[in-house]
Amino acid sequence: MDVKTLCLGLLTVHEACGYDLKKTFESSFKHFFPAGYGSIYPALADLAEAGLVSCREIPQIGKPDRKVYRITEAGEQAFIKALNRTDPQHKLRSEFLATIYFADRIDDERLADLLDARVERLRESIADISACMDTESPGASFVAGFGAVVAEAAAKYIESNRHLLIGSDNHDKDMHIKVATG
Amino acid sequence: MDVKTLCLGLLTVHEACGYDLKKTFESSFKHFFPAGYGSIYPALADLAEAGLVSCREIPQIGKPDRKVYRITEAGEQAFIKALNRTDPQHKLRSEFLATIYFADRIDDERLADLLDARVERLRESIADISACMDTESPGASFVAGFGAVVAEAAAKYIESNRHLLIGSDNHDKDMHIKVATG
DNA sequence: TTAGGCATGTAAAGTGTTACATGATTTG
DNA sequence: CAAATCATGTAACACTTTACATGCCTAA
Repeated sequence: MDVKTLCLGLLTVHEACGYDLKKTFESSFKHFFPAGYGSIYPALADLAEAGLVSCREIPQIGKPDRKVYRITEAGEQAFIKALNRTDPQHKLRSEFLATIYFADRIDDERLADLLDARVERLRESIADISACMDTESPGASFVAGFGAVVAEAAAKYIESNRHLLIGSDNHDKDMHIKVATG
Repeated sequence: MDVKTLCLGLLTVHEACGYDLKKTFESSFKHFFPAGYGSIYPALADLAEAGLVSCREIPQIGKPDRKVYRITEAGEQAFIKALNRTDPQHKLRSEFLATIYFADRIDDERLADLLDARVERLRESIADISACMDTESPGASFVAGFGAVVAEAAAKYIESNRHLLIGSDNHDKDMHIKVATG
């Protein structure tokens, strides 16, 4: 499941141009599958070349022609097949956590900034997600809810456990990780 | 913060060979920063070439020479600098969520398998993490706790909300996402 | 008048993944 | 006897990211 397949999936819903798809990625996939123009445009070109989508060019004034892509029958089948490929991955790559792992080498001010910034981002993404829930398909809602719940858990954890990293209690071996349950 | 920097960081703790580092990646970074030999060995070679680590070759019988890497003064400085680079990323790339987004195109059996498999993996990683907690630095414990809490939240969410995707209630607009609080 | 939105793409660089290639020793 | 562990790496491939390149229209 790469950007190409995801574009194909979005085109099963509506026809769209690359610019439109980028907006959909921003609003719906941002928190678990980011993609930029540099991925989307080549993906669309590949899909067209493979015959999985067709392209209709709409002339415009003062702008490049709008290339509207529509999925083909072959594209629908290819997408269903992709959806049934075994073992879809779920990968986190966190420079943030990698950095925090070495917290004892970072001064408190920097550490506080890192944690605050992360919590702020998490709260932002919760707000983003809440704004687009309820309106869409069951799958979209489920995925949005997942993002919100996980982000909330992450934010709470950081807030509840930051004292383990910052301040003079760093070396108190009796302190426990707080695993908030509510 | 790439694999190279992370290797450098691990070498600030102990000297190690590529094989050792791979094991550390497996035990400590697996859930947020996976890396294979194909990343680690070239990273080590690059670090050595840049003078950030030194390498001592220990002859062995029946095995390739063990190349033990040790961080240099320049390496220590480079690592501290890397730790202070602004804005460490935190990126999720989930084919799983992308697939679930299109749940209405997937049959119930397949969907159930996908959700079950994901929950199982999450529980596995919680177990992995629990096994290695408490023993290490505050940073390592914090990061492990983070992983456990987030995985737990994800697993609970999937279990509490799977009914939204599977079964005849799919189209009942009155059903609500359950955001479990305990 | 300035920022943001609309609309397209390419090219190069960076990174990681996967498969390949080797081979003795130890454990079950 | 088979599988896992120890131990090294390379090469090809895939994929994404970032920067570059263009340019009008609209709203604040």
